[in-house]
Amino acid sequence: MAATIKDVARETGLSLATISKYLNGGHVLEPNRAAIEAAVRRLGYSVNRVARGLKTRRSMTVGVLIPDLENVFATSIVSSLEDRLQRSGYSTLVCDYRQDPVREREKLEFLAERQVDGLVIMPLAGCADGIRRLQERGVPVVLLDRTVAGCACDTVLTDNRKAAREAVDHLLRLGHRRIGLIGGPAGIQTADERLAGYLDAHAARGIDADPALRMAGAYDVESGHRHASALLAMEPPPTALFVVNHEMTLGAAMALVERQVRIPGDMSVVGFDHRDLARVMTPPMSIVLQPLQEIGEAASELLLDRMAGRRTGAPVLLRLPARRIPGGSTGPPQRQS
Amino acid sequence: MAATIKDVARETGLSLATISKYLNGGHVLEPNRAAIEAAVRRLGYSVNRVARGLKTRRSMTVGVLIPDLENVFATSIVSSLEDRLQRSGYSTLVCDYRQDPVREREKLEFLAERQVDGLVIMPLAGCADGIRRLQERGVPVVLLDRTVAGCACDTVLTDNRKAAREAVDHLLRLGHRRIGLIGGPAGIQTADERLAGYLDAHAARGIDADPALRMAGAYDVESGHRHASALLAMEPPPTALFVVNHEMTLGAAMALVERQVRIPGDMSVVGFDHRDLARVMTPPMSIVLQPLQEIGEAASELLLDRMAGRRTGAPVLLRLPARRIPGGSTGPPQRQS
DNA sequence: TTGAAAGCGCTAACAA
DNA sequence: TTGTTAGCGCTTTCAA
Repeated sequence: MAATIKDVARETGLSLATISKYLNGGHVLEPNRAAIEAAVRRLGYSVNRVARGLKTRRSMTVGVLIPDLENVFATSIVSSLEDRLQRSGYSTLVCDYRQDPVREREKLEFLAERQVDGLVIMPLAGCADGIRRLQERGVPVVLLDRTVAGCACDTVLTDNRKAAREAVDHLLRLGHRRIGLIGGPAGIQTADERLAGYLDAHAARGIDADPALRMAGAYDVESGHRHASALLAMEPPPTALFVVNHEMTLGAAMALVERQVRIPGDMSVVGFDHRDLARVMTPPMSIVLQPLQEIGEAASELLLDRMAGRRTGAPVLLRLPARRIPGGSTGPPQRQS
Repeated sequence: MAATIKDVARETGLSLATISKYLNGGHVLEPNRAAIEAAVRRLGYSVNRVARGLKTRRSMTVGVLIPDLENVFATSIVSSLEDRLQRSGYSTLVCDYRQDPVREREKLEFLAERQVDGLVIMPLAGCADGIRRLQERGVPVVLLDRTVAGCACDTVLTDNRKAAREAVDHLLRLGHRRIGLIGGPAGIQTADERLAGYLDAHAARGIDADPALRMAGAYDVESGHRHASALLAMEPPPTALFVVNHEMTLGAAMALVERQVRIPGDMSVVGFDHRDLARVMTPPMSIVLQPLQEIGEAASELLLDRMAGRRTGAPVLLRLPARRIPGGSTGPPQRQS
């Protein structure tokens, strides 16, 4: 159906090799150039990358595997990845695995069969084997957001512990002493690190953190809402809240709204990732923003370097700093101070 | 580097054809089966889909092109698409074009070069040529969310006009007579349709819609916030609000929160798409939900039918009904009734 | 600068 | 059931 390089050869009377060479930036005599251009246009020829990839053994494609296409955190990074990779001529093959380890393995296999030249993955678990198989084939792999036990890969993530420590320290500095934590599921690396940061901040100031104020959420809107409600119902309630991901921050914000809690008048809140909330609430809620764009860029650079053979040797681990947009935080309400 | 079917042939002493046949579900003698399995395992062989695609002239890949990877509306549909397509053995090649017509064209060309067997696109504009070129090659195309002038493709979208009409009629039935509209940009099909539905509802009841209550937003959080604020500041303010997309609904909700407007006590609100807000506010805000999953499924079915040649003939246009989750809407505040 | 020819990994007649 | 062979569209020596 579609025109091939053969058709162009026939139309122009030139050989396959000449057409191919010209198409790949080689030089041909001016009249030939014109003839090729004309034939390409007339035939509506466009290169078949599948065939090219078979021959060159490079697909010029990078596989990108994320937990969920509906996860803005993930897709924002993908967006930045794609941007950078495209500038170097690579395309991205984006897959999600719906938080499902079985699917994760399947997709990994699929990407391998598609002959990706590199892989960027935000891993769940149990994909160590699949990753190693790719690496054995010489396909460089970059991990995002989390590490994988038993996998020696370049890794790019947010310095979660430091981000959490600074966020909580900010609240402590304002005078808060009862800071509710809406954390993530125990055992999940990002959640553990953010919890550690919360504890670090308290420890650094010699303040006892009341364990009753620490909630382990499920990283979804509902648990943010539920745990915030529970914290608000405590007697006495905390004077501040630290919420550690995008979805739970929205949930918590809504719980506060329902109860007509004024931020930061009645309660200071530091959320996570939800830039929209920061933009929209007045005074703005303080939000820790992970460096999504930078993560994508760093991962791309690492991968491009590895694919080009410019970088060899031991895997690197990049912990990028988060930043916090200030919000209108104040100290605890008068009755507390 | 990676093992090929040749290696398996050598290891087993069988021919390429036998291996290939077995790998594609053919029958071989039991001892041969065992030998192949063993060799595959030992070599870590996995099929090279690039090569297979070249031979079969089918990539078993569907291109998916959306305006933005960070657009939850789009990625939710993609998620459902992928789910369905995968069950039929197809993989999806997801691209976004960042709301950029140039990029849109480039990605379309890219997908064509990748030999996709079908395309699902949420189009922006000016892609009619690219789409036609694919169709000429025999690649079926399904449009999402919007139609494209000059393109005869199957199309799946929400019945926006009806959804808007019903949402607004609901408010009118409750007794509201001044209903603020936070609409989308004029000229954008979905925005125009939703505006038309708003007007329909008024017309059907013979009620004059005050043009001052109609705002044209930019489909982003900020404009939802700004226009909601402006409407609230009017004298007299509307008693109800209809907001027509995901981002603006969040913006409007936040504006209401800031001003301590109680929903639906002081103001009834019907939003759009933002399921999270519905789940999280109490009483829940009424939200029009587009049938994301159904859109994805319908688009997949159409595409699969076309790709399999099971469906031929004129393109179909599917307008799927939205549904509205109720919220706690009431009539206008007492002073108004 | 151009062309002939081989071959990337795989599948699909066709023959045995 | 198995094997032989040709060739998908392209790139890339190597020779002309």
